[in-house]
Amino acid sequence: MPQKDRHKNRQVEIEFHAQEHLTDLPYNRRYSLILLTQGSFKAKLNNYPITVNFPSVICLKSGDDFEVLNQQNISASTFSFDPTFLNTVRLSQSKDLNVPNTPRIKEGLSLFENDLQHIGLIELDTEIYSKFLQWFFTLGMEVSAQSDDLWVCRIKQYLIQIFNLLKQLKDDGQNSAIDQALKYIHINYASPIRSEDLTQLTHLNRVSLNEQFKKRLNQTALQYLMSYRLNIAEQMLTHTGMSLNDIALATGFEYDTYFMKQFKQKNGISPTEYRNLSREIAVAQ
DNA sequence: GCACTATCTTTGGTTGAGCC
DNA sequence: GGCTCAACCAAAGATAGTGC
Repeated sequence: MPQKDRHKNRQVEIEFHAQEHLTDLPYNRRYSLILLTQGSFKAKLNNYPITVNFPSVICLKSGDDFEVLNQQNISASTFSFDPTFLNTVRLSQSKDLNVPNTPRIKEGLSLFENDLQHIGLIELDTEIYSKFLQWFFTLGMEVSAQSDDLWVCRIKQYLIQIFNLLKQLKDDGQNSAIDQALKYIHINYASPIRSEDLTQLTHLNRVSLNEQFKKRLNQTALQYLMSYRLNIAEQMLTHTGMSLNDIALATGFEYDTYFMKQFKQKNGISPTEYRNLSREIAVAQ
């Protein structure tokens, strides 16, 4: 059942299941993120046999052919949403239910496209699992508590973070020093990260670390961190109504002033101008 | 209170020399 | 060739202040 937003008198097309039994998946007209928190199971997804072991995330959408064949001591949580939930509508259009070309959270739906390269299953390691556990716990709390009128905003913020990390996990897969550093950045970008943290992690000195980063990404480690943070911030500006200070804090900037300075340097416009423009452009297309 | 600018301090990037 | 170290300078980070 969709959530009734008690602050804005509207239906929000999302659900959170703390105890997922896997029997009714996929849910009708829903995309679902399933976090396996215990056990393992074998299943068929669109006729493709998969083995899912804790800890993993499964991305399922309405229309997928999903059948659990056998399971052992499983425990899972699910966050489900109608794909239109990823759309962001300007306030002036919020009463128009059929607004075409609204901006949509970038990495969202591509995770649910199943093909030979990607079967909707993303395995986690223990470090990343603890991050997902924290996000899912918070999603569940936000859905049930609706503590203020920004609760939908915050859910979109967590979805942006979850989608970006899942996309990185889907694309990565090696375990070189740079891969370790990238993984560290993708998990911890919301906290302060210093060059020293990455050199200790990779056992490289500053010069070697940056040389290897430049070979692979054409950026130094901290330049990559900055562009990753600003990329997440851009999505939050477009898809949430969070204040600049909240976005700055959520993306690892200790000061909103520094965030704005970096943002303007990268994009040539202020965050507020970007927020307005990105929504206008998408609607005009 | 929020968004933004100016300025000062600290940290990181680059480069050349040298070691293994 | 791959790495470390040291020095210099630019960029990032922190703080104070302004305007709305």
